[in-house]
Amino acid sequence: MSSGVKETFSRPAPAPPAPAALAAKVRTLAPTMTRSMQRVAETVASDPAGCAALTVTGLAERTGTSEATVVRTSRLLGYPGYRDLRLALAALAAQQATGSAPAVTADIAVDDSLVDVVTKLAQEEQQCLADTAAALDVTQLEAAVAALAAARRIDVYGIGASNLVAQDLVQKLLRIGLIAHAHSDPHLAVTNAVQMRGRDVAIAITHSGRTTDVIEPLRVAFDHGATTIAITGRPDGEIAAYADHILTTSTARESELRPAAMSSRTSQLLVVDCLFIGVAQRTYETAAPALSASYEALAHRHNPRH
Amino acid sequence: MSSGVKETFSRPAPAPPAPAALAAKVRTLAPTMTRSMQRVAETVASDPAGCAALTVTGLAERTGTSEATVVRTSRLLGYPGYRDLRLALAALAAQQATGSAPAVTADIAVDDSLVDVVTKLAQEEQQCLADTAAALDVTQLEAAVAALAAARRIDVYGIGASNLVAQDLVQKLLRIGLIAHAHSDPHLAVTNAVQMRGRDVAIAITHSGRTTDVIEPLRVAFDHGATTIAITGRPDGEIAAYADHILTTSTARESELRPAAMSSRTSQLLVVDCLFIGVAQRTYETAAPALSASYEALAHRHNPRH
DNA sequence: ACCGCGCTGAAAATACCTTTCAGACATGAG
DNA sequence: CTCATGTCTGAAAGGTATTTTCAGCGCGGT
Repeated sequence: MSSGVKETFSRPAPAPPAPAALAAKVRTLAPTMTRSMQRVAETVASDPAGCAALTVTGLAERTGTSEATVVRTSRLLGYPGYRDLRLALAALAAQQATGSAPAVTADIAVDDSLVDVVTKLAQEEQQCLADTAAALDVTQLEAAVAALAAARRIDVYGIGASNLVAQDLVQKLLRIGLIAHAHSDPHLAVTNAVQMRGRDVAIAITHSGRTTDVIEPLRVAFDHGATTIAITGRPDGEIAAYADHILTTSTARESELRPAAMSSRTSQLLVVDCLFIGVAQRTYETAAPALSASYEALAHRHNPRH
Repeated sequence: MSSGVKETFSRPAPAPPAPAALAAKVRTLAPTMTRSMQRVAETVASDPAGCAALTVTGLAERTGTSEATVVRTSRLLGYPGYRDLRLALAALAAQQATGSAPAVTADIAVDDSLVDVVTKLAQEEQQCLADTAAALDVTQLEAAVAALAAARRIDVYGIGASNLVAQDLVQKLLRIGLIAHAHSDPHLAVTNAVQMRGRDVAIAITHSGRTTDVIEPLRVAFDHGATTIAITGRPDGEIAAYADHILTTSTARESELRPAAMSSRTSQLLVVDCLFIGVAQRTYETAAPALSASYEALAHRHNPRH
């Protein structure tokens, strides 16, 4: 490849294959180029993405030139051949696509395409997670985890969307061998709260911090001497009065199609997961085998085929 | 290119060549792959930039396999051949370089501090959301949304952690005036599935794609002519046989303290939210007033003080 | 008009990618 | 234990895409 050279007019290779400054390079070198090469360079610079999809032959046709010219142009632009120019083109296109999509999360609108919906939703939730993590008070979390790890029994109150979060937490705690219950019926919740004692822990989950049906049982548990934890978006809300530890969830931007009650879920789940992992760490001796055990047990519920 | 087929085991091309969600795709498809293909996929996912510089032969050597295997892997990942995978790799590398956020999330360990736990968890979930959004097949989503918007009645099957997601979806659909039920009892689910007819929609949620208790009712609904939707992390799983539309959730990196079954939740919820918003958009005339109405109704359950 | 020079694309040569195929290996049945 | 069956795998054959070669052509100078 290196002996029989003829048109391999290798400039002393001063230019390492440029990454993104392609347009600039095209402009710089344009005067050096012959007419057909300019056509190629021009095309390539103006539509990297489109050209990345073409073979030499394709690009030659599109520019009304020949394969040879395309290769020559590639060389001039600093690449060993068209193959490499093409790769660089793909890279460039990707960069442009990424860069040009800051997609400052506008509200999700009624006439958004589904692609937009997916993108926006994912971005909003990511933002929500970042906010929650940043705002979470680790001291409070630490205290809550300690209480849970030492708890004799754990009751979790949540209603509506928050009830699902409560169930999620309970499912997890059960998996590591703790005694936990989720309550959505306010009456039963209160009835149970009356039974709570010193080492027991009660957790209330409410975004608004004003959900009476959830505050009530927490208050009762609090009055009976249990350790109480509130997971809420309003740490100054009424519920704060009855909570030993407060874990604040972040309030995501809401929109008409996605009310606050709905978007608080992500934040609550993150908090709940942190609680769980914290507890699992501190009870590792018993938690680890329990986790494996539940995994094993579940395996039998799967169809073994495949 | 498309006539002489033998090993051209073309799956119905459900996957448009993924752009950036390659790592996620590798994880999703890993179980499907043979050992040597896994080696290739692994290498490619962990060093896109490096691999983009290699030819088939080069990559085959580097992974200690053959060219054939490399091509096979490319196909499985959704590209027509290695050439295209290579282009995608270059694009991916460029994006990563730009994003500059290597953010190599290490596994959550037993002795991590709570601060670390919070940070890592949040990052993992964010990654999971991004992966899911990138890998979601909008065509399938579109079809699923259309079916839901026109449904006479909607049944959702989910067990364990997936049941919470099912409930979440049902709660939301109810809010915009649709008729939806979540089933966790397999017997009742099947009993109900028998009633399903043409315009009805059945949705099964299972991460593994092998949960018999969830597959059964979906199959029954399918056999009775209902439109069926599967939300699963294994689009090639057994459940695929009975699903008209498949929505793929991404498999997050799992660790001992956070098994796959647990971390799939985030991904599932995003998909469910997208479904919901899509349906809400398409039934806006009735959905909007219904949403406000439920908001109003709930306000009365809050303590008015504050 | 004629000459020389370098641009240009068709076609040959090569490199790269894809497909085929037969042997190696695993798996389950008898 | 042995065989039958099916899957995985890489070597090599078969195609494409890229690169190189080379003869023709247009253009400016004399």
